[in-house]
Amino acid sequence: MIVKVLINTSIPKLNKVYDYLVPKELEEKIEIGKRVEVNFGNNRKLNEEGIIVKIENEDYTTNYKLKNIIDILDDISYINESRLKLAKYIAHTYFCNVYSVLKLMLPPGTSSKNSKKSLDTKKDTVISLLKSGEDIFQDIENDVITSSKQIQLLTFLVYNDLVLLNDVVNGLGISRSVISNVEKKGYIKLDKVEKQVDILENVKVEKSYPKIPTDEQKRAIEGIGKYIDEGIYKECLLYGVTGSGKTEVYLQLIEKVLQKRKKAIILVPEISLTYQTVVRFVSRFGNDIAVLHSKMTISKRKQEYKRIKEGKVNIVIGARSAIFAPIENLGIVVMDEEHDQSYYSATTPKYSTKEVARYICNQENAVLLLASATPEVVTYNRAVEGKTKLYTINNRPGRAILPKIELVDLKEDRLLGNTSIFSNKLKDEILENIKRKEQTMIFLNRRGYNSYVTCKDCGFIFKCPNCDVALVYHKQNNLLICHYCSHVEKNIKVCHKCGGNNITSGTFGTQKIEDELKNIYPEITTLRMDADTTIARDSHQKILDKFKNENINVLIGTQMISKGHDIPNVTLVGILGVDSMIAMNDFCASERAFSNIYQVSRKSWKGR
DNA sequence: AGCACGCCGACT
DNA sequence: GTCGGCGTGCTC
Repeated sequence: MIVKVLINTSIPKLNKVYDYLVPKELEEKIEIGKRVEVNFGNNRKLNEEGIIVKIENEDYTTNYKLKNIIDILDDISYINESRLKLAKYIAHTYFCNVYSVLKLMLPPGTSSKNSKKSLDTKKDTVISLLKSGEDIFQDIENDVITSSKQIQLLTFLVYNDLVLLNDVVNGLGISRSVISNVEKKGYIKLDKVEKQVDILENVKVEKSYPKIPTDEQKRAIEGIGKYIDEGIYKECLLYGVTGSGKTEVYLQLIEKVLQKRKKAIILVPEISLTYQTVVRFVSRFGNDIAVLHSKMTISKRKQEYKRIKEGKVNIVIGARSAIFAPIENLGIVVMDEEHDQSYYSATTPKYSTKEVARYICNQENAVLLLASATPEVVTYNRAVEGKTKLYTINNRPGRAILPKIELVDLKEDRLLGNTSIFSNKLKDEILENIKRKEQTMIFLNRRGYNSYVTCKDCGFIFKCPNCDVALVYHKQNNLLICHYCSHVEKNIKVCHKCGGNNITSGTFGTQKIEDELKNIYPEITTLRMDADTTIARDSHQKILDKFKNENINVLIGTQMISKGHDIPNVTLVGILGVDSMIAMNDFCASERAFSNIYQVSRKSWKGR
């Protein structure tokens, strides 16, 4: 028996198919998509991993002396011929090798060289508190604990459960020695646990039932439902404002798909941020769902892959890589928040989840449902051109008027001598809001901020003359460089436009904003939500809950404050650094800026 | 990549 | 003769 094997190697030239002989005793286990161990190369001792891509019907002789397959590494095959075709398509469109795409379709942690390593690291150390939060704050107050690092650690632990040692060391920058000191003092204990973060395990999920749809929802459900009935490939865009009940539409459509004995994939931007959505699906469909996300353990994900492959679940929900789940008989793929950037993979293979989903749906004759309040311009244009069927939901049930948006020009404030990050207008409004006991959110776009250079006097942003994107400041050689065309400018000290010398490449993070806000209003209560404060699982939700329940005046955060549940008492949203969002070194910057501003502004209930 | 092979100059 | 440096070609 002869099989064709694709070799796993980083050398593109060798990334092709080779013939191998199958020894009699392995013949039974041969199946397309299984990984095999083979010897490859002239007199090479090291064996390589490969994937069987074709089984030859008849033996034949070649000019080559065929080698034998050494071993078969998988019991189950996760890759069939249509998956191979998909992998070829992706490799071709996104310029990467086929094997790296196939790896996405295999259960995680299956790469041969790392598999042994990953087994060793499957234990995690969890830090848990031995004393109550009140006791600890008491001790901090009474100077029992004085070291700032120790205070930082303990406060973090009070507000977060299930904190991993690695996260504290890497994320908070607290060293092992600080932790062991606190451990010696008897505040905390360290436990080795199986790496296991099942985000749904600690959630009490109540069964929920379909709601009666509004007219607009009904139109979408019936319209898209027709394509499901017909079992044809169709791309649909569900364009509905925030809170208009898009999720209910998918839930009912999925029900329809299940009735047809077909299956569904639901893609969400980042599970840890869209946890609410996941819970809604679980509450409607129970354990018919497999959840896939990066914070799960490898073994847990392998289990889920197996369940999916064996057809034990009908719904897969997960972040972008879930599109590669080994699901068969697909009826619908839903992309929630389709404009979200995390649908573009940043590492090789770099793929657009939407394009992949389109290909898969086409292959499987399934419906592709894209949903967003701020769809990508490209997606919307497809709807205009008729390539995508558009369904709109305009009214948000039980919601007050949309917020009023006001644009403040900081240049004018500068002339009045206001050098702060906050405009006078925003400062006043925050104060008004505190007086009214209403809450405020401050949104800051930090991505790409440190690299962009601007004139503080006139707001001029240094841009590339060829590409019209913001130039990136390189500290090492003091140059401004365009990351698109490599145009270079010396880091100029004088503004091109107004001749002023007040040029900054100023960074301001959420921390600095919090400090400045406390300078202006010392009695204010604030909370911060960004990558530093949300390392622990579920901490997004915890911060939002705290903000809501304790009626904190101001919540400061990056993109992530725009996700999650709404808080009715928020009546003011401040968006800082809008021009940096537009000037980012990305040709989609203005589109992204709009989408961000829109999403964040909808967090304000009745106010501005 | 990693290895063999072969050509060619330098040197015992 | 023969050792080794380097360019070239191959991997089922």
